[in-house]
Amino acid sequence: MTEAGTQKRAGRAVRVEDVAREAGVSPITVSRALSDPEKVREETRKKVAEAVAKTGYVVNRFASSLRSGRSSIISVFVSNLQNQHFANAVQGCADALEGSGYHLLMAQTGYSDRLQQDVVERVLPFRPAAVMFTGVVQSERTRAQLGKLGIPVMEMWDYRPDPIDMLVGFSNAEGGRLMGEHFGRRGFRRIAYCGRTEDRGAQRLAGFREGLAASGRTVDFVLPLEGRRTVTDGMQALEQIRAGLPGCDAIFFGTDILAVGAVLEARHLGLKIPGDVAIAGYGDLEFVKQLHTPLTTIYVGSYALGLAAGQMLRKRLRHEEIGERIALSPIHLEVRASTGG
Amino acid sequence: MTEAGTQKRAGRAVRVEDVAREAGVSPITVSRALSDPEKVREETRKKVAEAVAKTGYVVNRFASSLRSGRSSIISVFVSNLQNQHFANAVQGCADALEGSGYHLLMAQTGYSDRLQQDVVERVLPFRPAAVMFTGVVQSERTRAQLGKLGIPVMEMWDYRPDPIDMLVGFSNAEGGRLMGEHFGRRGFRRIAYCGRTEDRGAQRLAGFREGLAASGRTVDFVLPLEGRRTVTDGMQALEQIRAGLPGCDAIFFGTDILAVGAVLEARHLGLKIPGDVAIAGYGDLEFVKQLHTPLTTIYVGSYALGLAAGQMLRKRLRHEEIGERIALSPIHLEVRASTGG
DNA sequence: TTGAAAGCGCTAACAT
DNA sequence: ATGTTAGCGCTTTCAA
Repeated sequence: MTEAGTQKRAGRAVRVEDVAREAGVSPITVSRALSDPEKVREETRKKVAEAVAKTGYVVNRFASSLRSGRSSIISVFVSNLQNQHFANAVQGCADALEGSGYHLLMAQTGYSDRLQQDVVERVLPFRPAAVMFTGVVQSERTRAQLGKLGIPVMEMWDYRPDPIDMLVGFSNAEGGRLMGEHFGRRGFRRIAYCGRTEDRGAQRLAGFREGLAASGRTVDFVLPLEGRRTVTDGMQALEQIRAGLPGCDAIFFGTDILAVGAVLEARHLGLKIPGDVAIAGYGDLEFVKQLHTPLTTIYVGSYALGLAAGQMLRKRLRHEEIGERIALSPIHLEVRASTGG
Repeated sequence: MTEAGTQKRAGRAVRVEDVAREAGVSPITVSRALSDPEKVREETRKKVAEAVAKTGYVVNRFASSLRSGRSSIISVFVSNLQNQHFANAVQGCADALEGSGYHLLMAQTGYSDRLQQDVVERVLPFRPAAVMFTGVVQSERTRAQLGKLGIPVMEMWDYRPDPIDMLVGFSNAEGGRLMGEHFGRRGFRRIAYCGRTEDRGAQRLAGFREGLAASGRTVDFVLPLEGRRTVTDGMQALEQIRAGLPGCDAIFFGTDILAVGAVLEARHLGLKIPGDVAIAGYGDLEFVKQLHTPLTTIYVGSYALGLAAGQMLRKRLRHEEIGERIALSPIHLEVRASTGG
């Protein structure tokens, strides 16, 4: 009982002190050997490594972050992982940050009026090194607060000329414009839009109008659909549009899912696509090229977007030059059979 | 300069001490008012709330977790969010844990031979309250180590009779069996399986064999496809199977994606589905019912699975009775046109 | 290259 | 119902 030995009670975790004793060095040397090996002599480093292995030491990040004031947490707000685009983007972020020493903390955003509260109550307690959003932050108050945090903030998805800090987005306006120009080239005459008309929906619609205007065309009917968007909604939308705009020969849906519903319904009604009505979507979900009538749509590379955002953020966290704080991720028109490509 | 006032240097964060001074109480009272309000008088609580609002105090979770020994972090290992099933499951977990005070920390699992290292180096430093896996942990060594942590461990997806701690899975064998019985009822005679033949693939295949055996049938050809599974792989698989098993009249694919490829290729070849060849998949991806030839498949409710897992874990973290530590999430056969439903 | 002392901000344990 | 004291485990700062 004289020989002290490593008195490892089951209840107590191994600490640097234990490793230090085992290695015959001081705690701070252990700390340095683990987090900044270059500052420690090769030989000492080896002794420490052995002691770590022997004791099974695992650093306590609460203690290290508390003391150092450095957090390895990046908090990412995702509205819904069931949306494949968002899931892809988050995976892209995760991949970009792989091996960086940072960790992604998931945060939910139900509705934007709760965002501020969520940030303060659930995220700031972790003193995150950065925060990311799969979407731009709507509330000006929240934007201001985030800006004042003094940490990198990444907004994704939509384009804004004035991001809080950094932004990687798609140009919704550009997507709409591409489709408008395409509709013009195809010679459609009575044109409808269906989908969201707020936020990014508004941008798509505005771009669509602009693209159509190039060939002297207009949007003759708009069916706003702000909330949930399902295949069934798309089926019903087709009927409503045909009732609201008799002779409608082309519809641009703000979301592939709606367009898919419309395609199914059109076939059900015995309509020819695009002969009787042309249909286009937005998003290029993986399966829409595999439909009976492959869907014309706007391709949106959500994984690439997340990856780009993660990479920009990573540079920023290393204090490297990032050049532009705004980047646009590639977007393009996929012409397929549903508009008679 | 005598009157101390709240000396808020820009660099220093607000601490409990500052709130306490502002409210005219002691730091511990502030702490209690925030984390265990019932222990504090209504009036005091109000004073504290005002002081918090005035000072803009946000708790430092590193400090609180360090001191209390309680972590609010649940670490969830996801192999790939681009797989919609996994993304759905993670969203289910997140929803189930909403409002519980726990936070999901994303952890990647590249390959299982790195899992152990990832757990130790990236997760254990956060002393997580629990860990979750979208899959069962393969390595026995890692299983043993996780078991010894003394925290709740949730494995999802596959069934194992001996989970590390808790498990919510699908019975892959059951899924295969349902399909085997279905193939028997449909009277198919020359039957092939294509897909993974390891792990869950093996279970599906074993169940499939069992289901077929009920009507005296066997699997006449197996095309193992362990790695990536794309639509293109499915297209090629159809050709290989027809070459390897002439007269094959029914194929069960271990994944919808492969089955979709086979359906497309069959149509390309002018084959009748299911007249010339019946095709079934596994997973019920959202769009397979919307194909030209809707796909017979096994429905797998991945969001429901994640939700169930999150709920079970949440109970466990509250030290409530959870009854069985193993649950199976509903799975069922969706008979559609591709097998002549 | 290594070490000694101190303290990050909070809350458990023990008073009162 | 509230306060006092101490210390969670680490790393900063300063010294050698």
